[in-house]
Amino acid sequence: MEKQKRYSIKEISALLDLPKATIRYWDQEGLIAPLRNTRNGYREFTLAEAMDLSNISFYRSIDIPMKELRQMLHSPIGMQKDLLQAAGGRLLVKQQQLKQQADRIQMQLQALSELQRLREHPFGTSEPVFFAVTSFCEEKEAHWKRLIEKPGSFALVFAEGDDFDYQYGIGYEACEEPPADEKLLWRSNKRDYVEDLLIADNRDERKNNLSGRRRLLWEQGRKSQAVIAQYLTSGTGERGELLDYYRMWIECEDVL
Amino acid sequence: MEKQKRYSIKEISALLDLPKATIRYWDQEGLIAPLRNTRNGYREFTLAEAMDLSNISFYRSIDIPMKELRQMLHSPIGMQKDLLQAAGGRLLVKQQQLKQQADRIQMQLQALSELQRLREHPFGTSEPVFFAVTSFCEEKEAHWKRLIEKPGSFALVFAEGDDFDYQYGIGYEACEEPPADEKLLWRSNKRDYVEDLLIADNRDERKNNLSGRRRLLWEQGRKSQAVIAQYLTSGTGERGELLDYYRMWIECEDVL
DNA sequence: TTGCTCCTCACGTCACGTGAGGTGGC
DNA sequence: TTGCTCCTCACGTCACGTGAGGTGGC
Repeated sequence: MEKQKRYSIKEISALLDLPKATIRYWDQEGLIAPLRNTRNGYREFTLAEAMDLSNISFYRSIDIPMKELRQMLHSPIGMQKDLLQAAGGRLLVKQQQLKQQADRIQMQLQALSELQRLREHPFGTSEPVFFAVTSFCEEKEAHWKRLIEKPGSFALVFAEGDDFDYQYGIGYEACEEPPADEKLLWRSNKRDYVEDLLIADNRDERKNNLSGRRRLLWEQGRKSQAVIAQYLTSGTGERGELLDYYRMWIECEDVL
Repeated sequence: MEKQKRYSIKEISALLDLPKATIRYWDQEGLIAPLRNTRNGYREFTLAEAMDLSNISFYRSIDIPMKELRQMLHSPIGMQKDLLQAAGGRLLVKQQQLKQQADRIQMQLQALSELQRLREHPFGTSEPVFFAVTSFCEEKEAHWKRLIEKPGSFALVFAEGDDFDYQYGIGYEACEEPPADEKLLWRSNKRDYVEDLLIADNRDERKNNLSGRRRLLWEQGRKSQAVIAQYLTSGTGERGELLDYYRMWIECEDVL
């Protein structure tokens, strides 16, 4: 006959990689009820109870709340099936989310690289990432959704003359045609573009570094015109103000 | 010049799909600091602040704790990169876990189906899923790991004569050869097997339905011998006791 | 006696959620 | 005045984690 080996909470904790406090909590909440040593009240676990703990640990890892778990453990088989299938469905959703989150992390990292690159190499030449920019419309759910899913589609468009005369826009890349009903702010053309870093106050984009950059270009003999900017990220400035960073393309003409 | 449209907390909550209480909490904890209407103290959000909220929501969704988030938001760019890369690593780990969890859910569902099938169709004939069973050794980390990852590899082996004389085992399937240093309890042979449901008390496997089942077989003219059982699941019986369910294979000989 | 493990109980923590009581503008 | 939104503040919740103070066996 097999001796029924009993395990202490320390052994169980090590073998199943579960904090002792967690095991005690599950006991207190009625998920388990291990036998006690009658002399000192120590919990004594059998192998089967260790398996139960492992099961509970699994169920908790897939976020089945303790309430449901307690119900499940105290009701006949059958309910388990529904809970498991529901949990399986949730896992699928999570898998989708994880994929999207991973994509977005890549996007954010990409934006940070751009920021760094523009800092180190201002006034380069490149084509705008946008193929067209339409006016941001706060009533349009689709615009908000786009901003949330892909912050890099947020654009600012500055007119030629006035650095205060700018508009919020939604950028579309070469592969996508902007919806026909949206007001076009800008469309790619054959101008020369100088790229640079636009830094604007988060509270008020009118406070930005654009006119300074325009002046520098002017001193290099280049007349700047319209500007489109792609949102990169936000961060804190030296005096603690929140700043928004954009990658901007400045339409330029050489002045002879 | 663009009018700086301000959004109420209700609008923001709806547009970004964030509970108002959460937004207020983030404000209280210093993640955001929207301007206030001086008359009534209402929060007023700009579009840029909405983007910030969306960013924070994203960071929280990938479980960056609020403490780090607050630091990040109040420190210059660059720290973001590290946090994002770390978060990316965590996502990869989570992806692995999700995969394993999905597999395990399938295993559990499979076990529940077996349980139901055996209930409805007892005394069928089938080959044991195990190719070999070795003695469970509580000192072996590998055994515990196997139990945790795959509860279905937990086995009971009953000797021919005595239903109290059983041993805990680790089952190996046809594709895997058990490690040479483990004590073999059972190996597949050419006997006839009758499959059935073994129900045992979670606290003491000696309290089980085996002798009753053996008797039924005997009345059908079949002499039962050794028994191997595969753990399926645990559940609560009619009187509230915890029961373990096993799929068992009974070695049989026809008695003429 | 010392060191170790275990116990209970109370309190802390994290990120919110809930609800009471009150204000402001149409 | 009514209805609506907003505010703050206090308390609740969920699943633990932490630490104090005490016991039991070698």
